[in-house]
Amino acid sequence: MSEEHPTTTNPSSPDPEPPDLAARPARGSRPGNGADAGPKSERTRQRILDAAARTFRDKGFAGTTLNDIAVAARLRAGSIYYHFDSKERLLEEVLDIGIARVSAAVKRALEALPPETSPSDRIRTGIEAHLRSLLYLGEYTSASFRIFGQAPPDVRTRILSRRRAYADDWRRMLQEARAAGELHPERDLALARMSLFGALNWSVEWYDPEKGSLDDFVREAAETFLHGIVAPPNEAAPVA
Amino acid sequence: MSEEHPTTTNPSSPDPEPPDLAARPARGSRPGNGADAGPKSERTRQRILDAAARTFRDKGFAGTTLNDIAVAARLRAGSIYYHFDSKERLLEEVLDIGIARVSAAVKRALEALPPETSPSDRIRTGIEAHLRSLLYLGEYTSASFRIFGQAPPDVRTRILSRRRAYADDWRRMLQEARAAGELHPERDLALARMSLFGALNWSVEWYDPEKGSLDDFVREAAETFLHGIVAPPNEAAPVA
DNA sequence: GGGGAATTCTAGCGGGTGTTAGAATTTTCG
DNA sequence: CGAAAATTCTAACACCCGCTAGAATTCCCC
Repeated sequence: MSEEHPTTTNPSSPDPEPPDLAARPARGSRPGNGADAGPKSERTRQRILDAAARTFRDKGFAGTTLNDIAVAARLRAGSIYYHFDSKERLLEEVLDIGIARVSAAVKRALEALPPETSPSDRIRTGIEAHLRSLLYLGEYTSASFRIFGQAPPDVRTRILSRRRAYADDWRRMLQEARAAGELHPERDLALARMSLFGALNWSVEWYDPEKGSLDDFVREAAETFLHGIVAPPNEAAPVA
Repeated sequence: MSEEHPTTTNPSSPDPEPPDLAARPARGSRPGNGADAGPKSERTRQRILDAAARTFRDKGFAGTTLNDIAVAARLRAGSIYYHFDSKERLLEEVLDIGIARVSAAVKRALEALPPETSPSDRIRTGIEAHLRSLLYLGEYTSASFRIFGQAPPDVRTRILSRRRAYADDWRRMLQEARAAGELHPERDLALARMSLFGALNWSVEWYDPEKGSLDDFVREAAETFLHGIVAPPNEAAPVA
């Protein structure tokens, strides 16, 4: 008993899935001939990853059972080990894919801007892309930020380089804005960056897509970070 | 073996401990005469709570073993049950104390202000008090924010009223500032409040007390939230 | 359709979990 | 001091965990 969860027949994974990233390490223990695995195995592998991302995000790493993941992926817990070496490795890949996706999404958004875009407008675009990646079907990204702090130390260190690279992108954006004289000169940029991350990633916990369009939300979030909440002192009276 | 952890003889709990709050539920299963328990039991109870707060904060709820807590509190796992009914109840009390402490700290800081203080300055003071409570010996508070999302549903709902009350305090502060015309008129206050919480509580994960004074930190954090990072358009050139 | 590889399942191992009963110890206080 | 109450420890329970070996099944392709 207690098997056969209905789960309303999950519609698999409607994730966009950037094709180039999320480099698969091509497990060695496959009894393969030379060629890579067929596409059948690949799909269940994805199902497991999707289930893991969702479950890890919802229940945390230690709070998630391999059986939880197996149920969500519609197979038995033992079968997971055909595709992944351990629970830790599964986590590691989820975290990795998560950052790879935000990172790529932000980079893509920035490259789509006209080259004369001002640094602060680039920051605005980055914020919006980050949020979209987090809130719109972004199970991997949200998982990545939510449970990174719960990951075992060795997993954390193995993921760290990618995370640092993403952090560097933001560091650079902020420094360029400051160099262009667009930022308040005595702002602490490290604090600002971390505050931004905190504010954005926390939105996963409370954002409700039914209470307003995502477009409005990301716009407003960027505005709040860039200009704060206080009204400018000497400006025309509020409209209306 | 594996007992007798040295642990460098923890100096117990140097926490400030607001005396009135953190209402103890006075476990019923004590074989007592009418009177309440002696102070001896009370001190080990505190030791367990302190150990639980620290351990929960560091390793998460599911990741924490009752034995972890017992070791940190210098007793055996079974003994915890003399003071607490279950691991969940222990978590519940830690979470509860955590919010009670920030809430009280912020309230105290606001009441110490001169009555003519402007609403936005009150917000500034609230931010600083919240941060201090979080970062300065605030094991309960930091635990409360870090692991609330990992708590079992029934624990969460039981804690929710206190959390909502604290959120309401902030809602009120922001609304008063807006009513006084001090805020940018079209800012979404709910979004602003949640962003603030996200930014502040995330600081637990990265703030390093060795890289600068806490006073400077909290001041700068408040400034960043109130005014954003972008320099005002038409103002005198930066000093220097 | 049949044969061999690829994939999944079954069943279980060793270990650690929260929890409990009752014995052993410490504290308290007449 | 000594007895009763309060506190802690010991030992075990039932259960679930991550993980594995090998049997059972499914898939792919000629």
